[in-house]
Order: sequence, then C-alpha cells, then structure tokens
Amino acid sequence: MPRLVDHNERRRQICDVLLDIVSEAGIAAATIREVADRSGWSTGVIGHYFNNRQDLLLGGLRRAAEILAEHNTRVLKTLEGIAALEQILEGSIPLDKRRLALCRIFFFFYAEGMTEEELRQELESYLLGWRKSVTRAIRDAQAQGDLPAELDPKRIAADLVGLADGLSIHSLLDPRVMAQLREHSPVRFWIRRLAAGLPAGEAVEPAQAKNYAVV
Amino acid sequence: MPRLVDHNERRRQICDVLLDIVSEAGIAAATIREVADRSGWSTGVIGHYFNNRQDLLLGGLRRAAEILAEHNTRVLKTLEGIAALEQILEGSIPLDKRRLALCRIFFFFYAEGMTEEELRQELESYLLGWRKSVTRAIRDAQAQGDLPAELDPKRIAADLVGLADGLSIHSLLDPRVMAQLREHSPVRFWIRRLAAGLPAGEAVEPAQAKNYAVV
DNA sequence: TCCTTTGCAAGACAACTGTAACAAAAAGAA
DNA sequence: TTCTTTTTGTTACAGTTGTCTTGCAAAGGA
Repeated sequence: MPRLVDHNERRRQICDVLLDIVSEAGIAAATIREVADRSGWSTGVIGHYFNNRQDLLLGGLRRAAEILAEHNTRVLKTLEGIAALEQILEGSIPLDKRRLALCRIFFFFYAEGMTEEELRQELESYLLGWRKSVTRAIRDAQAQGDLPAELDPKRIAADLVGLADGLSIHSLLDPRVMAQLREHSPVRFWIRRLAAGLPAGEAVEPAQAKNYAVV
Repeated sequence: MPRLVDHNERRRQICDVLLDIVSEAGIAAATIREVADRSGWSTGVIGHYFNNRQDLLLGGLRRAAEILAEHNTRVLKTLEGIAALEQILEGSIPLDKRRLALCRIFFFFYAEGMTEEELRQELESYLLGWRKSVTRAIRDAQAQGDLPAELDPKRIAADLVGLADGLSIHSLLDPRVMAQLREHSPVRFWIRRLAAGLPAGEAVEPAQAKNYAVV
C-alpha cells in the first residue's frame, strides 16, 4: 500500500477548518469551496473524506460536541459537588474567546438542527450528555449536603442547562446581557438560591481551563 | 393617481408568508422565489415592496417581534405582579402550535443575527423590550410583597428571560426537554424559589391567549 | 375619450453552489 | 526500475439564487 494517511486525523483537521468558518461566518458561509480554500486542499480532497456537505457538517458538530463532553468529564474527575456544577455550567458560557467561538458554533448548529434531522439527533444526544453531567454534580452536592435532598436532580439540571444556554445566546445578541454576564455569575446566583436554608458552601474559584482543545 | 394599494398592508401580507416559510423550513429556504410562489404573486412584486432580500428578512423579524411585544403590553394591561410575570415569560415557550411557530422563527433569526448586523440590532431591541416588560412585572410583584424587595429586578429579568428562551430552544431539539416542559412549569418553579420565605402566592391559571396574531 | 402613473408578471443575467468525473502525482511493493 | 493504489488537483455540469430590465394591465384624472 502506498501513501499512508490517517483518515480520522485528516477528517479532524478538515472539521477544525469547518468549525473556524462556522464560528466566524455561520453555516451558510461554510461551503465546500471555502473549506477547501482555507484548508489549503482542493475541493476534491473534501469529497474524498466526506460523502456530502451534510456529512461534513455532521462531522464538525460531532467534533464540537466532543470537545465540550471531554471538558465535562474532566471536570467531574477533578472537582465534585457545587464546584463541579458551576464549572460544567460555565464551560459553555462565552466569557472568553474560546468559549465564545464554541457558543457561536453551537447556536448556528441549533438553528440548522431544527431543519436537518441528522444534526438534530446529534444535538439531542449532546444535550442529554450535558444534562447527565450536571445531574451527577447535583447528586454529589446533595450527598454532601450542599443542596436540599428533596430537589429533583434531573429537573434542576435541565433548568440550569437551559439558563446557561439561554443567557449565552442572549449575550451574543445583546451587549448589555454580555456585560451583565461578566459582572455577576447567574449560575452561582441561582445555585445559591437553591441552597437557601442550607449552610452556604464556600465560594469556589473556578480553576481556569487551559489545556482543552481550542477551536 | 391610479390603482390604490396600502403599501404597509401589502408588506405585512408578504412578511406573513415569509414567516410561514421560515417557521417551517428556516431562513435559507425563504428565497424570494419561494415567497413569491407561496404568496401567489410574482418575484417582481416582492422587489416592488422590498429593496432586498435582506430588507424582506428584516421586515419579517420586525413583524414577529411586534407580535410578541403586543402580547406583552396586553398582558401588562390585564394582569399584574407574579401573574403577569408568568404570562409574559410563558408567552414565548413552545407549548402550543402558535408559540412553537414563533419560537422556531426567533431561533432561526437568532442564528442569522449573529452574522447580519441589522438583524442583530433588531433582535437586541426586541430582547430589551422583553426584559423591560418582565422587569416591570417584577417590580409590581415586589410592590405587592410577592417577591423580596432586595432582589435586583433587572438582573432577575435577564435571568428569567434567558431561562425561558434556553429551555425553549432545548425543547425544540430534544423531545425529553419538551416533555419535561409540558409536565412542570420551570418558570413558576423558579419564581416560587425567588419568593421563598414569603407567603406563597396562589397559583394563577394562565388565561389562554386566543386573539393574538397567528403567524 | 386619452393619458399618466402604479401594480404586477415574465424573463434575462451573472454569480455561486454541490457533485461527480477524470487526470495527475506520489510513494511503497515487486 | 515498474506497477499499483491512494491521495490530490482540475474541470465540467446542472441547478439555484438575487437582482435588474422590460413590457403589459389597470384605473383614476383630464
């Protein structure tokens, strides 16, 4: 066999270029020719590693989801309870360049997922995974006595995840919301509201995530 | 002068057709030809009442925003305090066909607004108006003693609005979230959490909105 | 009646898209 | 070297899109 190329690696490289474009200019701007130009390869190469443009988009979304999922599992390994809860929820809030790019990517795909069933399914499983991580952190916190035991972890998880995503997208559209988001952390605010009546846990300074994939 | 046509009325009709298409198939599918075919007019007519496709999209967004804004002001006239608060927040949660259509429209425009500055500005002012309505309802509730006076109305408004929108978009992508949303009302849950410590206000059954514009 | 202005339809045009077919190149195997 | 297979580049093609121009119909004013 001649010329050896790691297909998965090459696909990953192409997906990264795709995600760059999506993050900057949206999915509509992510044409095959644009991906080809930016990557330095020709359009034929894109066709060689992906069946379709649709296939390429799906690959990009999978890659983005993978990055956030890895972040979450890593957080759950290093932290626990309320600290982990806050870290996971703030992992997708656009407070720095990296998270801003990720946010934009996901919100573009959210819209696309409302018309493309394949993308929707991928987003569904991504959201499910996110909620599961949050649910686990909530259970931890309950076990430690940092959150009331009578709360339904799954419900609270869905709500907190919705809050984080909703404020994120609003902040991308309205600089006022962005400013507010930078000043106070709504995630911590509402978690403390949940913990009301219990001895307030000490505020944990979020360990800055550094070595996670940069998109 | 010959042939009299109410330009604003005609523009509104065309925008409604546009919103239909956007709601069903997204903004990318809302081509000028498609709008022309659906409306029964020719593409020339679209060009006669709108300068651009961009202009047409902006018109559609303005129309959608107008519908929700009217809803909010109407609620504020008929209800007050926590009842108004809940009504306004649930006005854009996809619990029936009408609100589902509105939700889809807005989330498509959210994505579009991240790349088109004109649309973004319109969305920004729409979000601001929404928060203002919620803020007013919160102040009412505080005045009535239904919510703690030490809460910052603006902050809480931004958070609640973010929660509503975030859960809405998640429910459009994940049927599990949708089911959860139908079972319990997260909006009421968190508002009651806010009111914790105060005498719980009686649950108000939301008056079904009927005579609001159907998109 | 004729004329002018507006509403509307139809088509032309250039630009851009996804896709596929074909050719060239590259590199290990014989 | 020569052959074979994979990778890559180039090109063509059909379909869509936004935009603009042109022409016709309609209706009120003179």
